[in-house]
Amino acid sequence: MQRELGVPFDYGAEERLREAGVRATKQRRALIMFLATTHQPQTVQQILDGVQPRIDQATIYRMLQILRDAGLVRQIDFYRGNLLYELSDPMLDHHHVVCKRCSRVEDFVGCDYEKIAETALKQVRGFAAIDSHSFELFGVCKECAQ
Amino acid sequence: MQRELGVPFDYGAEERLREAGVRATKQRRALIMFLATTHQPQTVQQILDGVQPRIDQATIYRMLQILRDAGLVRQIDFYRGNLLYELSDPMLDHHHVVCKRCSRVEDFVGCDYEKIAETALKQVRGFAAIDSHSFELFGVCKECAQ
DNA sequence: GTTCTTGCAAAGGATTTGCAACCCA
DNA sequence: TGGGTTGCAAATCCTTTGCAAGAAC
Repeated sequence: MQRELGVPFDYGAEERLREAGVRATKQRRALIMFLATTHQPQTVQQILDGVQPRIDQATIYRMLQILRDAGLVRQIDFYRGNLLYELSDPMLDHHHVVCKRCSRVEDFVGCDYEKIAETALKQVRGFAAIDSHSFELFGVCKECAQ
Repeated sequence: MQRELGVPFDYGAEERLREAGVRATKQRRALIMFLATTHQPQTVQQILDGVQPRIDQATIYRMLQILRDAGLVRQIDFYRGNLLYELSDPMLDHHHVVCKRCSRVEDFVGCDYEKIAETALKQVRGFAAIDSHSFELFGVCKECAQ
């Protein structure tokens, strides 16, 4: 992959935005670049503190809403009070393992939820279809376990 | 099951509280009775509106925290902005199917998450153990599907 | 040029906290 | 009785909204 001198690498932000059919503003590119460089899902506060250049909080909330609807960003929740956001990866639908002590997150793939959904559909009387799911694992990371 | 005349059936609230090692106050018994009679997980607002006699909101938040720590109440989240609370059933670890349109909830059992947790543990480098999980299914109920 | 987006400031909600009175063990 | 709990009121925190200025297409 090549990049022109003086042009900051933007992690395909512009392209992602165009493909999703939303305007590629400076702020949106900055947000996507930020989320692409952090390797942990981020809170709104972390985004606020970390994005360069600074973006207004109202804008961040509005962007997250729009980019979520557009399928570019995924919202996750570890029951810690704050929602987290990460870039969604359409190729690989991953889930998370969360350390209950330090909140460190690692990803994993291979939640074969269709089987469970099938089981569930047989049990519940009132449902026509199931089309999405959330699944998170909680435990203790090696560092915290010492 | 028998109940004495004049003594309102309390759904074992007193006993549950004692077993969990927390004080059995009037408010806590009322909360447990309320959650035992509703068959859908409740928001704080619903609890506030529904509990008899009335309980202060600060007290409700404090109780939910304490009863959660004590293992009597479970907090769940369907990404709709508000957390929900239900009595936890130590015998039967169930999960939920949620209608994305009307928010109706049904329970199901048989998420055999151990297998997935095992898969996950092999993939993630930094985790020592996994001991809990969250799992929710989202779909459309029959009524809303018509 | 028109429409969508942003920043600012203020509003709105949800949740938490300090403290005195109260209740359970 | 004594420490845990509650109710009230106020504070705090998170999120949303109105609107005028600015940026994208």
